[in-house]
Amino acid sequence: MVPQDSSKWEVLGSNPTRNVITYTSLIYGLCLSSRWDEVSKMLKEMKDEKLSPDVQTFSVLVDVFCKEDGYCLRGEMTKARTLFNSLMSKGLVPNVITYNTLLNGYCKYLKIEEAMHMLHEITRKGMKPDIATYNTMIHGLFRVGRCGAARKLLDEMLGQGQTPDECNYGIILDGLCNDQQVEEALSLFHLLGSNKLNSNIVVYNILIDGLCKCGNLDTARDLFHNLTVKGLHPDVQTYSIMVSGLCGKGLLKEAKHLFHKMVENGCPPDNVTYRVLLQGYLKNQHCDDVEMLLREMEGRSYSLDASTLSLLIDQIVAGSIDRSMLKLIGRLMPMN
DNA sequence: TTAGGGTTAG
Repeated sequence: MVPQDSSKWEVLGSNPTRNVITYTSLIYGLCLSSRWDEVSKMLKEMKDEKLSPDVQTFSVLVDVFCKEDGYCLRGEMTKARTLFNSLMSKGLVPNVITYNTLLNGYCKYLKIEEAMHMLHEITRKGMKPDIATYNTMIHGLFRVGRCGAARKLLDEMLGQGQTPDECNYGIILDGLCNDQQVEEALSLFHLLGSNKLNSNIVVYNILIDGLCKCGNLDTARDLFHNLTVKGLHPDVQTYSIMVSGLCGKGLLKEAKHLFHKMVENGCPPDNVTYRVLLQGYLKNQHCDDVEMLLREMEGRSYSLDASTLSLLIDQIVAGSIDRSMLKLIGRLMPMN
């Protein structure tokens, strides 16, 4: 934790532990709480004390700049890239973590060619990409629809002796599902059987969602019921996925039943579950329960998103929902 | 006692 008033740390002035490590730790903490002015102050202080930032200090800043680039500069990544280059010009050698940080920024903003370039550079510099490098890149490739390249990289990863971890497995399953290869994802899941990788709720969520989206609700339901048999507990996302899948098939009664079961099962619906059920009702012109749901949402300080709002307006225009509900809807508008 | 990473609902 960084204290609210960093001047309290002046005590370090007479402390021999004021070194690159303590500065980097502080800068990291300040970055996490977006206290940029103090970050600049720390960097200046380091300079005054003739302490040079090391690779880790730079990695923290590259990460921060990647995120800032995404928010403020439409993911151009110019600031992060410039900083990365300046690191090298200072004679510091970026390591795999530094590369991964920049690669992650590129992937996040779908600059896949640049990300690939980073991957090649890691190898060219004689370093070994780690599981994070592969996970980041494979996910990026799937996201831009280059599924063949993603699978090729997975093979390369396995060839390098890297063992797939839970996240890697999730990325592959999700990538296959999004590429209309749910059957293949399911085969892989069955192939692994009782492997530890299959005892993760996220894996189930990915597959159940993929099955619902391709219309195979029966298999989704089977997987959902098998969760409990395996001793796993559905989480709020599992329920939301199922509610959404049931609504998509017009099975509103079953969706409503599951929705109510959530509280009973110790996993109360969240904002998203409410929105999913509401959308299901609205899309199926089932408006009886809409007001009650909206009131419950208000009671929980939940809010409406743009697409649910738009469906509500449609039903008001169509006359299926009374205009008097507009006041309630207004109170459910997000505050920011 | 310094850094990165990555999977799921709307």
